[in-house]
Amino acid sequence: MHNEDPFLSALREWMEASMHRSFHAFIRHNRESALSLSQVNTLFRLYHHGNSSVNDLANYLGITRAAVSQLLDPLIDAGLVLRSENPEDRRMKLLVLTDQGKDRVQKSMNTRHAWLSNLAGVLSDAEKGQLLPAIQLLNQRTRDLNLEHDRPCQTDFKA
Amino acid sequence: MHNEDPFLSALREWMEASMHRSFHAFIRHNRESALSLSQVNTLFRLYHHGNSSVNDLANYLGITRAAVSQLLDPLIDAGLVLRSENPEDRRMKLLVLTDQGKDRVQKSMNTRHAWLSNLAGVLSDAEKGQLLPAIQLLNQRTRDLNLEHDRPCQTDFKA
DNA sequence: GACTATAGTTAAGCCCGTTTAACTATTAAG
DNA sequence: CTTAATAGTTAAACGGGCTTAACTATAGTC
Repeated sequence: MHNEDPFLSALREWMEASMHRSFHAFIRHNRESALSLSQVNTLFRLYHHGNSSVNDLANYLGITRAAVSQLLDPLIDAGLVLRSENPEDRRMKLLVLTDQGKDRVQKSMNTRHAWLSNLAGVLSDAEKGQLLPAIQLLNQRTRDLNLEHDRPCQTDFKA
Repeated sequence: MHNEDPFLSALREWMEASMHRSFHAFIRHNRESALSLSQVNTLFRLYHHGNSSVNDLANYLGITRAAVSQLLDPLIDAGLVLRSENPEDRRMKLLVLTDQGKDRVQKSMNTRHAWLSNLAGVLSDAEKGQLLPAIQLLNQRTRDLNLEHDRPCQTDFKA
């Protein structure tokens, strides 16, 4: 059903292997961070998606607004997130990652991707040169996907 | 500090973007699965790593043996995991994924990777042809990494 | 055989992330 | 202006994942 396309099948294998490796590091790192999974996901969402409302995050995380409101408090106290009013609709809050928050996310990403250095270590310079344009192409097209699909973010759950 | 190597930097960008997409699907899928995060991680560990002991899993997940023993019960009741004695050391249990368990993991993987089909959709056949050998090379070298690093799995935590 | 160490299980209790429900504040509709 | 709808917060209560501690069973050691 899924393996007709050798390209997709190779891509899936790569994704699964890399996810599995990164995920382990992520879980371990998370356990030491004194933040809940939803809190870390919130930081990552704000990092990747940009400013959001409480409702946005609730939809994204699949939990209630009340829960989001509560998990945000410690993040704001810690100076990782800024909570201000949305001037266009003062019912909403505008949640923004602070520089400290961005830093935190980047450190977490580095932990998740530490194993990539090992992978780079077993590749020759020639191979890296061959791989680089391929990965850059993937990155470019993945960025394009963002522009296509990321707009209807307020209505993709519990609509 | 990390961005000296353009190859590594491109690889990191790819990893982060793909992780973020897959992770969201994973969290959502997990919420509906009636399994805890540790239980799902257990299934994935058994899928990728092969048969393990309770102690192995505890080290891998970073929780106590008692916790693992308890989270296994429902998995065994559901027919996803088989628990038998290790004949070489009858103190240990041998935990094995059943066919049903493997199925469950594969379904979960498909959910995580659904967005890859969208990515494949915005790539031309020519581009796919160019990317395929690159991804296959990455897969091959990642598999090699497994052989190097996966052996000392019983002592890599709380040693 | 006695002692110690290791693997796993069980039960009690704790912690904390989430839900529910009630409330305030702002916007939209009649 | 009144009514209804939406966004967010707060506090109480629930539930489940994990730890601790006590126990059983097998393996290694003297």
